[in-house]
Amino acid sequence: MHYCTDDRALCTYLKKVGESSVTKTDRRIRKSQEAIKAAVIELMMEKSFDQITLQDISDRADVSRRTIYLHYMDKFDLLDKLLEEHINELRKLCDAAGAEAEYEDIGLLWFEYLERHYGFFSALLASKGSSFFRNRFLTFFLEELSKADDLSPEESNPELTDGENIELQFLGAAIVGIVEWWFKQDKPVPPVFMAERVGVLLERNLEAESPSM
Amino acid sequence: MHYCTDDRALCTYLKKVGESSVTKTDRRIRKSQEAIKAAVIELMMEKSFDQITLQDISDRADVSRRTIYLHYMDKFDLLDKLLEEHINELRKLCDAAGAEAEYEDIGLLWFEYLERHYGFFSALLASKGSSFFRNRFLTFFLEELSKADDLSPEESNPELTDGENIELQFLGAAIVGIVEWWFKQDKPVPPVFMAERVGVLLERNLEAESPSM
DNA sequence: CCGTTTTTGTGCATTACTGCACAGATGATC
DNA sequence: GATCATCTGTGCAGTAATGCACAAAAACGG
Repeated sequence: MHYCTDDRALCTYLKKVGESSVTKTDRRIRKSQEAIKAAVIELMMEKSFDQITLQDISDRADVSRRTIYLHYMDKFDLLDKLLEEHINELRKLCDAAGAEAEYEDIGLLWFEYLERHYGFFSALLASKGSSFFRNRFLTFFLEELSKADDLSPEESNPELTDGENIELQFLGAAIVGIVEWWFKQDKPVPPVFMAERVGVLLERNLEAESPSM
Repeated sequence: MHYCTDDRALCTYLKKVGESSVTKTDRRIRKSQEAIKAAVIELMMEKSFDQITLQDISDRADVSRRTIYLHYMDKFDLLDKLLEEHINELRKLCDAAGAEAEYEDIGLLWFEYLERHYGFFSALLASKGSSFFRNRFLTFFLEELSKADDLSPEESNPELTDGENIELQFLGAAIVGIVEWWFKQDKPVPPVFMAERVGVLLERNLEAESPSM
């Protein structure tokens, strides 16, 4: 050990310079959030989301209950952000598959992902706020459909006709419904089977000439 | 969400009350220290302790380098505390075995523990400060020997005769040496074998009438 | 329905951690 | 042995996390 007694303190004079592009988040924030999220997911494997208390989460995450409120409005906000993250993950997966992927391939990605996070998603659909979450899924599937489908192949859907809109909503609801069924039945068939059948169904409905055209 | 706008702030008036017996350590301290220690142990599996830098540790532990200095004087202090913890662990194990345990049983505890933390201990003995660590081990074994042996069965060694002291040092050095040999040879025999042989040797030397008596 | 526990959302003072700068030490390479 | 890179130990200002208290709300149990 040596003794450093000089007293220079001019290190904060450009404090605002690096604020330009990537303000790296404080590692404390990252760690807290990760711990909290991991705790929630763990707990959701064990009991329904509705009966998870914030105290449970803070205990499991080894984080002060107060800390949770620093990052999330309440339990639902937390769950919401968690779901949003999953949706993003799913979107990234789909994007990575590329535009030339078959419906079956995309579907396989969906079902495999859902299976991988079975505990989380099934707890979601069993919770009181399930309708909210179902809606969020619907939104996602609608996005994906209108992004990759043949309803608007020339331009990224600048404007949908009523007919196209109906088709989209129809298929979106169908997908959400079939996912829900799959979960409720405790995954009676493997993802690859689901993907194949749903792929066929989507293809039949989307490859066909749009009736409104 | 509800809105709580009242302004009571009289919660710190007995701030010094709970200081009596168990001042629970801040969870941040515990977490930082655990992360740091785990990181060191991980790194010691990968490279010699001498070429582990504090930056390595802070990266692996996901903790600011500055934080490490809040808890430890320097790298050696850190290693020292880590070793101390292992020694305590070992001591607890021995105590739990009870006074009626055979040398072979105690020895088995030693060798099993050493094997379980092979990476850590062998890295220790390969490091530059190995002589320091060897000495620390010697101290521990001497303690254990004079605690459980037959040199002073009536009272917890109030005073050792020269002859007893020689025996103690002799056997302590022997144990440290044999452990070192075991590590250097990459554990050619299992702990149970080591324990049996060392047990026999200790018994032969300790059960016999002390020559100085 | 009412009393009792539990849980929630918040205020606040205090503490631990962080990131960065920097000088001096150490060490490698030419 | 000079140059350059890396590592160490420290100061400091700013920020996140903590623990506790407490009131209001919700859940529970008779």
